[in-house]
Amino acid sequence: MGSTIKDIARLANVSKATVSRVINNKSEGVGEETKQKILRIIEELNYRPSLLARGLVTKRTHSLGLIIPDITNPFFPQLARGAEDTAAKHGYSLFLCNSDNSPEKEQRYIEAFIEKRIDGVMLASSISKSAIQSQIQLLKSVDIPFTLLDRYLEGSEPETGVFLDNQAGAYQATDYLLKNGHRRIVFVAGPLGVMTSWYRFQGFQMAHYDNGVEIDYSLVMEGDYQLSSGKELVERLIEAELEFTAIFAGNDMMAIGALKALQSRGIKIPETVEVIGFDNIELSSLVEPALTTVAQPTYEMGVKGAQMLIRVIEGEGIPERNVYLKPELLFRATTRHPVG
Amino acid sequence: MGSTIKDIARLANVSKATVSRVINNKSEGVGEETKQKILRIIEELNYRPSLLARGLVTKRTHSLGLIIPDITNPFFPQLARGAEDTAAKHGYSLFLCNSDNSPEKEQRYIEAFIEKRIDGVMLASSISKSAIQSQIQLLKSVDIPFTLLDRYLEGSEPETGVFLDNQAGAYQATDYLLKNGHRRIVFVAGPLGVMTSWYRFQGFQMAHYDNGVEIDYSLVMEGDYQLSSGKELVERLIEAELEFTAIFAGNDMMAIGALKALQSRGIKIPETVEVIGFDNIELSSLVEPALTTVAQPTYEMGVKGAQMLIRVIEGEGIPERNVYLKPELLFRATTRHPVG
DNA sequence: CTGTTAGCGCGTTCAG
DNA sequence: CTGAACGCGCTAACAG
Repeated sequence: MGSTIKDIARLANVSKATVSRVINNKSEGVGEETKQKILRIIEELNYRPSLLARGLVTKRTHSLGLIIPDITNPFFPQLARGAEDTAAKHGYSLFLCNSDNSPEKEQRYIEAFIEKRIDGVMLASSISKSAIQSQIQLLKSVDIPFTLLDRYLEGSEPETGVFLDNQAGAYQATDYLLKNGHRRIVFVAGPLGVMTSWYRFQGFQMAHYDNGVEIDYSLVMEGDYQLSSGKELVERLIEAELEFTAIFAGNDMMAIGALKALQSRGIKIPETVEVIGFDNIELSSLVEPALTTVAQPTYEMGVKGAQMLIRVIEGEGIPERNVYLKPELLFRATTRHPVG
Repeated sequence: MGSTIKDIARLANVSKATVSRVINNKSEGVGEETKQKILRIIEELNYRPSLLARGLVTKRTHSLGLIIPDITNPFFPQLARGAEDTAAKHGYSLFLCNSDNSPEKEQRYIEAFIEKRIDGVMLASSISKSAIQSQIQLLKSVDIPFTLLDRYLEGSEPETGVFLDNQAGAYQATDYLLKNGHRRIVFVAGPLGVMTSWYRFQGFQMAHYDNGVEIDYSLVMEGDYQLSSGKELVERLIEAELEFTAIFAGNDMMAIGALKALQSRGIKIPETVEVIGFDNIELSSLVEPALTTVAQPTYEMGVKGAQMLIRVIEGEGIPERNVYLKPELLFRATTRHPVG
């Protein structure tokens, strides 16, 4: 315990340099027998090189950072899992940080990352555009590579990242509903400040436009991605006696909330109203009736993000700075059959 | 970018030692004006001390490790969140590792931890007793403090950790059922190799003993904590035409599986059979009918575990080596009223 | 109140 | 094929 390269050098009657060579497999240039002797002593002393000391000279810590809003939100564990798995596969460890969407917390985490000299950061947080921009600037100023996950930044130059084509996903869902005859579709949006929900809204609108259907904006409401908001908004709609025959929600949690609201009024799903969610969290398949939803390849998103990050860290070029993953409309029991 | 303590020392016309003093708030002993000057230069250069270099001398990295089986399992995000929150509060970052219950992976993670010289480890994994023992030994050999989370180790000397009193939880649930008149209670156990599920089984038995009721062991079955196993086991029971009036499951997922099996046969819950789960994952309150369950203070378990770990790291004594958290029977819609 | 010196544990020239 | 010397960025005595 606590043995250093110097200890094992002394015991092997060689210099630290030689030991360092065999540790790093630069053993071409080290006699086979001395090498074996060194290896044996390393084994005996249970010696582990200090990545701290090594990092001080190599400038590499083999640590990555991942910032997400909240691991408790069923979407992010999948993402984190994908990132962690591929990080581990490449010999990196992952610092996980929950920011609660607080720009201040994110800022502090990033500063900690910088002081720890980690090799790269994955950002899956920040609802505030200005916040993420200042974070990006900070990261750039200290030359730490980073990758955006899920939440993109519109307008400014494109940073490297992996995203879902949210607009396409919302378009598919809405288009299905429209083609199936619905004319009054409720849209329960996520917080419109978050780019992802904004794009989902865009897809909703675009599908209406392409199908030549007018949107009744009294059916469009902004929720907060929580189950309760979906429930309350739909209840309010029912009380206001607004007519509608379908609901498209900005995420699964709100869709499930909508389901509950509908069921508590005895409204039949999907006979009377069809419901579609977004995300495909595990819960969506367990709920009754099982929720039709726009599925994201969440795990893969984490994988891709980590891969990109590691590639830039290791100096291999990346094929493309922005990867857009394709969502897929997953039919279950809250919708009737696709037409045709 | 990349400025060091030497740079700012030179610019301030002082020695590195002085700079170090103000950085570490040992400024009692530094002139107010030199202090201000140094602070200003630090600000201008956007200087951040390297925790790598600092750690090399202080032997502290302010990093902790957390090993869990799978962040995708709804129980662990809560735990991780509690641990991360309190780690952050105390100025530590958290390495998160998913082991998939693989002792080999755990071993590798711990070796990485050692090389990174992290300050402490939280272990919430390892179904294998021999695996966890060798991990503990490894950690001890390099003098890294650790804390056991959730999964305990029976027999050997008690390591410091925070656990749930699983036996008490199972006892409460079973006792309620028994006191409410049930005589044929199904027990869907988790994998009996995992100590936690073993203790839940103990509680189940103990309650029967205390109530003077014989257990029909054909109603006791071992599942794997997955929803599907709960479903299949109960289906098999029904097909075998065994009589029972209540089901107690080793966790919520299996309880929900049992619910599905019952509902698909048109069996009324809780009128015909009462069902109780264990864990209180979020899903258990969203399912229909909402599941009565033995609630664990999961988040708090993460908090407590991190607190204990940090206390031993920082050399403050810990009041008790083993903390047992109390479960609580949470009545919802899959049970009738408690008697009395 | 401040500077000098000496490492922490390692990788990396450059000689030999 | 191997060793000596230096430096990574910082803290910690010990002097002054």
